Amino acid sequence: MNTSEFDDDVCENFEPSSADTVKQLRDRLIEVEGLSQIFRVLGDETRTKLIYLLSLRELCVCDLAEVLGISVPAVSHHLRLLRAMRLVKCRRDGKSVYYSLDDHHIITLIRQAKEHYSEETGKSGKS
Amino acid sequence: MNTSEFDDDVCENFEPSSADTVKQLRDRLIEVEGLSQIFRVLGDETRTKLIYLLSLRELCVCDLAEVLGISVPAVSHHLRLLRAMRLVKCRRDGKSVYYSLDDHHIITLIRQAKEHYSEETGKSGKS
DNA sequence: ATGATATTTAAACAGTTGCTTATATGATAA
DNA sequence: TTATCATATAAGCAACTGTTTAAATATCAT
Repeated sequence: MNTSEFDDDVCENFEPSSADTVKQLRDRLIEVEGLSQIFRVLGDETRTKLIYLLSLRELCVCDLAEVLGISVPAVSHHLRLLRAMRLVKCRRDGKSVYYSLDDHHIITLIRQAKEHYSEETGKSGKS
Repeated sequence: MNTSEFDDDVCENFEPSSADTVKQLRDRLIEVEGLSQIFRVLGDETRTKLIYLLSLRELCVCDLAEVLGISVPAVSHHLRLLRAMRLVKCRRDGKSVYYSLDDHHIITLIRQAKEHYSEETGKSGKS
């Protein structure tokens, strides 16, 4: 692999090795394959808050709805997704269903993002 | 209008202090406010791959399109977003524009997610 | 200048998402 | 049983997203 410089493009001025380079890069892509699924979960503000709340304490559905200020079905909808992804677990206690965090890696991820990006990206007005 | 103890409250299994508790939890929520914006970027498979590729090496637009197997405008579209978020930077060299990673925190985030979730969430068959 | 190549922008489109309202299910208490 | 509360599911919808095609802009070679 003679990729010492960047001039092995696919564009017009390409080298014979570019096909290989493309293939190599494509192969590397499998390393992040399917990874965005977990990010997509956190890509929704409501779900991030939901997960964060459940990392603080166990809460039932209507409490979550109350805190988040959205309808109970909306919360239930998100919880179903999070449950399907094994991120939260639930237990029934009488009429209420209490949810709690089942996967604590996700909080590590949130904390990590918080360290580097908290508030700044959301506030600096750039679209 | 408030015939009960608290009409702005939650299910009845909640203690009388629930109003405070709700407020407390709401206050904690500001800690993750706006955080999902960064996750939303990574929530798209193409963008995650784009970022990952640029973390490996500098690449021009048509190379990226070639490796990813999508149209050049699609790549350009994503790059504009990533540029606006200061995640990538670009330099012009002749006719080509070469992009590279500008924010390396994002790779830490990807690596973190990779450690805990790589492939498993996408593969494990769950309803 | 003209032509070719690389990138960007614009427009249009299909597909997805997250919400609400309405309804159904589950559980408790009378 | 019936009544009520908590949750789940279904249906509908407005908004958003990622893509492609087409047109515009930029740079270099002739």
